[in-house]
Amino acid sequence: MTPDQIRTVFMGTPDFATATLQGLIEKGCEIVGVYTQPDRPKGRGKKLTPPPVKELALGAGIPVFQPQKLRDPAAVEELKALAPDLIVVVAYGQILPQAVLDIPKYGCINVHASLLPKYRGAAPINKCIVDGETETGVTTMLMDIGLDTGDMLVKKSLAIGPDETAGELHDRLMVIGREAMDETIDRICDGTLVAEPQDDSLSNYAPLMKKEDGRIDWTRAASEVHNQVRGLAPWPSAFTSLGGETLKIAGTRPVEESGEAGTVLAADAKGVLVACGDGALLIGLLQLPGKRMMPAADFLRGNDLPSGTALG
RNA sequence: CGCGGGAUGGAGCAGUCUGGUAGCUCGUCGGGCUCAUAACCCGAAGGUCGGAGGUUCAAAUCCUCCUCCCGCAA
Repeated sequence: MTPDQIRTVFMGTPDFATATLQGLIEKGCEIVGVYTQPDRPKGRGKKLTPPPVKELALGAGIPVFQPQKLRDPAAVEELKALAPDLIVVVAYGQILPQAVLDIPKYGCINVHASLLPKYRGAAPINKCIVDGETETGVTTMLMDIGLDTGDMLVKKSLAIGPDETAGELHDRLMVIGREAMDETIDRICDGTLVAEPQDDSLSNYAPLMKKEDGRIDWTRAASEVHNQVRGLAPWPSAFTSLGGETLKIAGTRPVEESGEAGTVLAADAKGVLVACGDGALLIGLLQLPGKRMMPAADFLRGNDLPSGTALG
């Protein structure tokens, strides 16, 4: 069997999903429809913005479906009418009800950005960096009704750099996610796909990141704050406050210094050194509201930040 | 019409309310001091004040429209 003999429906929404969809297209899969979240008001002007996956699908001439709720019987019927043999899901943003899972004979296969069973849930990329993990990856799985609990199919791993940000890791995982799905489909075609159940006792969850998760607690260890900063970069981004204003920070590096947690120890072209509960953090990039993120050297030309200044 | 901040020599900012020859810190270049220096001293170059109109004797500054950047909220 070849990919063009499998009627495939793709479900995905953000940028991360576009790589896999692009892979399916180039692979020659018979893509009979693309499901993505409805256009949403986005950005400053609350302009109605189509999801990245929608733009890619339309450009490729694939029919796009954007049901408000996939749970609705009408939406299920519409999907059923496409008669998919396989549904590929990547960061779609909606739970697939059992009625949908039952439709394709090869099942619903999901690409998840972690090495399952670890980091099930919405924000695996951010969470694994915040936790200081040194390795992560992607896993394809045969979806079941649970949240990222399906049997595992293909797994690919990679090492996380000590200063790597969530944004950088996202881009790398996006690529191997596509590769994992490519391999998964190859195995469906030649009949060598093996499903391995997850060991629930080893699982943990990465809930959706909230803005408030970015607030820095300077009494924590410098290494932990560093992980938080890069795990939330570039979004939702780590922040503290300076004189009542929100100060976003990035480009950090833990160093061996000590002082009262949350106070500025030094500020020069190398960065702004802030004491933590254990060690200190050298901040290379800072951003005040209305301004752009800028190197510490630039920031200091227009902002006084004397030693002893309290942050947070 | 979601709320709001911003665009001023290479960089970061002040000046805008109360129109009247464009300023600060840093950088750059030249010179000096010094064993030496990212330190210090002296000097210089460099700006259509985001763009287009308008008001005025006179606009960075007041009015209108436009472009771009950003914070909040989603």
